[in-house]
Amino acid sequence: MRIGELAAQTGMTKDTIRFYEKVGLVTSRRLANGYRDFPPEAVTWLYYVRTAQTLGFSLAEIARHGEELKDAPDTAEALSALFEEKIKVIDARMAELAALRTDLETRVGTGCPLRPVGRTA
Amino acid sequence: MRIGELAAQTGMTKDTIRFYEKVGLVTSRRLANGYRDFPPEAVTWLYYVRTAQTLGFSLAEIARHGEELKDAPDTAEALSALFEEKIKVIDARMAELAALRTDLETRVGTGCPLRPVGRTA
DNA sequence: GTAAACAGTGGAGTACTCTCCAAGGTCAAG
DNA sequence: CTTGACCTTGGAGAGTACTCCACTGTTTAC
Repeated sequence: MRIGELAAQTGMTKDTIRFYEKVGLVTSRRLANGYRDFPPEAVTWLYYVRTAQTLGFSLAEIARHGEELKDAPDTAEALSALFEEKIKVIDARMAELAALRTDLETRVGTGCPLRPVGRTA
Repeated sequence: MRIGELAAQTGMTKDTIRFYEKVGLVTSRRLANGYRDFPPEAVTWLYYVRTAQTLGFSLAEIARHGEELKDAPDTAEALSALFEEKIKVIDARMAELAALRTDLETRVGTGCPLRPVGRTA
């Protein structure tokens, strides 16, 4: 798939995709004429990138995820370990959010939200 | 409270706090000698800033939140609304994380992590 | 009165993540 | 064989969020 189609399917601009390629976030082979040729999985991968990004991962981190996935031998074990690691990260993020949520909830209805919970002065 | 103490209590650097003041994220009055004097609520407010930031709000947006809070009469209503809004953001993020987690979990043990779940080709 | 610890300013620099040219090559249709 | 849609590269510019620096002033302690 050429860059235009990938852009259309992911909602990203061509420039963004080229930039992502430059920082190692996606890879492509080249056609005889020099055009980039992306595999169909690139669409899924770029969606994953977007998701990971909104979860607070930097492009560098996401690129590293991709590398790890590529480097891992095709043993289910290695991949499982990798995913479980990511799931841990996710769980940690979720715990963080849960704590924030509790904190905010505690403050809802208090008249003094910009002060620590439990202190009125 | 002077900037050094505020920095110590929030874990931010003085430079960051000065930067935040420049962009309207915190305000201070000045002592006779020109030193900034922050109210004690600044501590809580800066924690709030951090929180909102981890939720994906830009400093500009957070500053706007602050403005709204200042403008709003001291009704607990307006404040509760703001927090509830943020809780919604948190819930959305958590749902996203949960989805990603499930997705990853589903892929654990598969040999094809960069392709859509359920597709092997 | 001098040193140390604090404060101030202005401005430069950095890292990240794009975003937008300009100048040019490729290809299919008419 | 020209037009238009597509692609290429390199590099400049932009927005966000800091971070650091040099130089200077203030306060506190000895």
